[in-house]
Amino acid sequence: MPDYPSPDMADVDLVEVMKALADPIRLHIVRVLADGEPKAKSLEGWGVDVTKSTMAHHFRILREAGLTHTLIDGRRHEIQLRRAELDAKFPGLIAAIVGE
Amino acid sequence: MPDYPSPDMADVDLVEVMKALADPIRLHIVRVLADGEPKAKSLEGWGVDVTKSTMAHHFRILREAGLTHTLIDGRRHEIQLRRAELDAKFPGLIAAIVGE
DNA sequence: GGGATAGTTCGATGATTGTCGAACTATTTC
DNA sequence: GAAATAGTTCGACAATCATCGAACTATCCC
Repeated sequence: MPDYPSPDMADVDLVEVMKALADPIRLHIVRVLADGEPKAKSLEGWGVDVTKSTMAHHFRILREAGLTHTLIDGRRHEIQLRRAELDAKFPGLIAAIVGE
Repeated sequence: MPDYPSPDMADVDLVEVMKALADPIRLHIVRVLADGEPKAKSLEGWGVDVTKSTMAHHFRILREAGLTHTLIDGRRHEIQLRRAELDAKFPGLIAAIVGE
């Protein structure tokens, strides 16, 4: 059983968050996740034309920066924006980049 | 008379803005400029320990991303955050990263 | 167990980035 | 005009990054 740890929100750094958001694919992912509901990582539905390994890379960057959690259900993974925690730590940030 | 053009706000791209903000020195500069008042580029006062050429590089990135204007007064340059325009185009973004 | 499916990790590659010192441009002052 | 001042531009360098294909791990299903 693999483990995909997200950092404590107390350790999340705004510069790292900004780096994670400074990429068109990751910004798109965050927008799709903006409602805070978990979404499957499976390729169909993201609408970006990159390989599985590239998507895995972007998911990892988002998670390690503290933006997302990974939920494991068998061989299916879901990704979830840590919306409430992020809103508490950086008020208005997600809303601003999502465009409300 | 050198010219330091800033892009039209209509052409400013959020991904480029995020890239510009995804650096500790540039984030610091933007925070210092947050009130929208122009500040001298001269090294004293920024409180960052890098060379003049590195600062010139960061000022250029901020300007080309559309975040700042450069004001020229003789051999003195001032830099100004385009606060009102940015607030209109990306509501809440500057406030969020400045930590209002 | 064997095959299929979902996703990660590894190594490589080319592009971009932050930094510096040196040279350069423009302006002010003597 | 010469010297000093403020800032930019130009290589160069090391580090980081986005991307890919191949190999790998883990799970589900027959």
